[in-house]
Amino acid sequence: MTMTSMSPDLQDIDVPALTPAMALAGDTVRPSGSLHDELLVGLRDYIVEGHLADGARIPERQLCERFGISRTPLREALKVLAAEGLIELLPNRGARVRQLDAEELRELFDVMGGLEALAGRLACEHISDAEVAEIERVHHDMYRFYLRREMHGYFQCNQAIHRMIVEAAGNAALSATYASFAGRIRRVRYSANLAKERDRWGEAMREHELILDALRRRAGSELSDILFLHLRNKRRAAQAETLA
Amino acid sequence: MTMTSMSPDLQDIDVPALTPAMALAGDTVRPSGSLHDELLVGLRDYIVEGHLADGARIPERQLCERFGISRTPLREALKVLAAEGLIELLPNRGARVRQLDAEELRELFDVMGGLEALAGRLACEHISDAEVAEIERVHHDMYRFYLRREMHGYFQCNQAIHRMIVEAAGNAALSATYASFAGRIRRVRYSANLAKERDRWGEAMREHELILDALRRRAGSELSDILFLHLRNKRRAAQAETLA
DNA sequence: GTCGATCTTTTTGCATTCATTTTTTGGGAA
DNA sequence: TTCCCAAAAAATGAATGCAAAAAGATCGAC
Repeated sequence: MTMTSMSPDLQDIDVPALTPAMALAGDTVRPSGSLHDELLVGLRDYIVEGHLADGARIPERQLCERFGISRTPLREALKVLAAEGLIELLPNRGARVRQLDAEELRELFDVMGGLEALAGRLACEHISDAEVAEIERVHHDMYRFYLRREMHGYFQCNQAIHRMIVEAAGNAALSATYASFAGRIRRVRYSANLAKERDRWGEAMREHELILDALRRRAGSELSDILFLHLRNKRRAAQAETLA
Repeated sequence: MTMTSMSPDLQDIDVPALTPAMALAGDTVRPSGSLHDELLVGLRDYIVEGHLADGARIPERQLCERFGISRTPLREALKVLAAEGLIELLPNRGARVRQLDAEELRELFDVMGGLEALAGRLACEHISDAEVAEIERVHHDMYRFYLRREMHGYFQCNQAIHRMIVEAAGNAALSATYASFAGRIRRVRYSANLAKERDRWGEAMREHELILDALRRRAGSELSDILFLHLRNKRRAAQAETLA
């Protein structure tokens, strides 16, 4: 199994899947549920979606007006987001969007890799033939997009596959943790050198062949390795681009 | 590599290591840092240490008096702990210590296994000969405790080894996540059937031989597998006890 | 003109207060 | 006695108020 220079898997770089979603971002509307929870989700999306500049200061007052609430629930939400690692809270100096340097980004990617590796391993224990067939179907769709060089469709399929693997693991704690890390990485905007990525596209596609094959054979340990290296190489490619 | 009925690794069941520590639990003293952060650490330890009954309701007022603060910072801390999964916040019905059923415990153990697997893999990439030698030294200490049937010393060494592996991974995000999950599991009190565990002790010891061997050879993928199964079997033994 | 200090303004951290919901309690009827 | 409903008590969710710290502005010295 040689996979030393795999493609970055463009898709999940841009949309690492499994985010809580449901953006009410900046809207005063709150359909149901407690105010705090709605605010938390809304604020998280607001930040993940990149509405706030990287490293920019976040005045509480401004966000209060933005969301139409008082400071108390906002501050509670900020504390949670800080604990999640999305923002940082400097003592007496307010909140700011957490800036990720290359090293931190490397760490997050590796953890994502570890989580996907775990997901693959667990999926092999539980997944049904029907679920594998479903992934296979999306895989073939993805391949067609690849042949037609339609990146967007390819991205969607790729994302769906990774999401399905995580879901197939049947572990809520894993899904939640994965979603959290995906959100943190999602903020990073890759000034994607598309031409460069296209060169690696073929390798990414071959990688996914390996993934599907291991999944079919329920080879958990092997799939675990593949997925980790998959993410590792994706990170390498992504960082090579941004730093080039 | 057969490791189907490994020992539960008594040690890290009881003390899964890497917790933030620094228990001021219930003391009004706060040496330095912001009040909120100190409170958060103190409250987390207070809960992790098991001072609150499982599933018990947590009246805010009572905790406020306990820590000598008003409800605002306390509620902020509770929101964070809820996000961490340590407690649950029912709308309008307050906080209670999160009760873990067998299924959730299984999930947490599997994620811990995945994180340790990742740690082992990363450690193999970075670890120096000196660090391996250090782990080896503790391993031998542990072996001596095993021969003398001194469980406490064995526990300490075992814990130290796992902690050193995670640290050797050199990934702060991983360490933090690992610590969080360790805290959640740590609350679970195992009515340890020690006699039963002693029977599996030998296998646990042999398991650690495999871990050390893989680490020496920097066999990341292999170590990854061993550590995951190690945790998996530990969980099996632990649950077999509590449910027996 | 630039640098530095002091005063003002803004912002943060926490306590307190208010409204709403839940829980408890007390009384009455079957 | 037991069950049920209403009222009181308590707890939660959120807003406001206040003191302290930081950011910004104004003035003065060099």
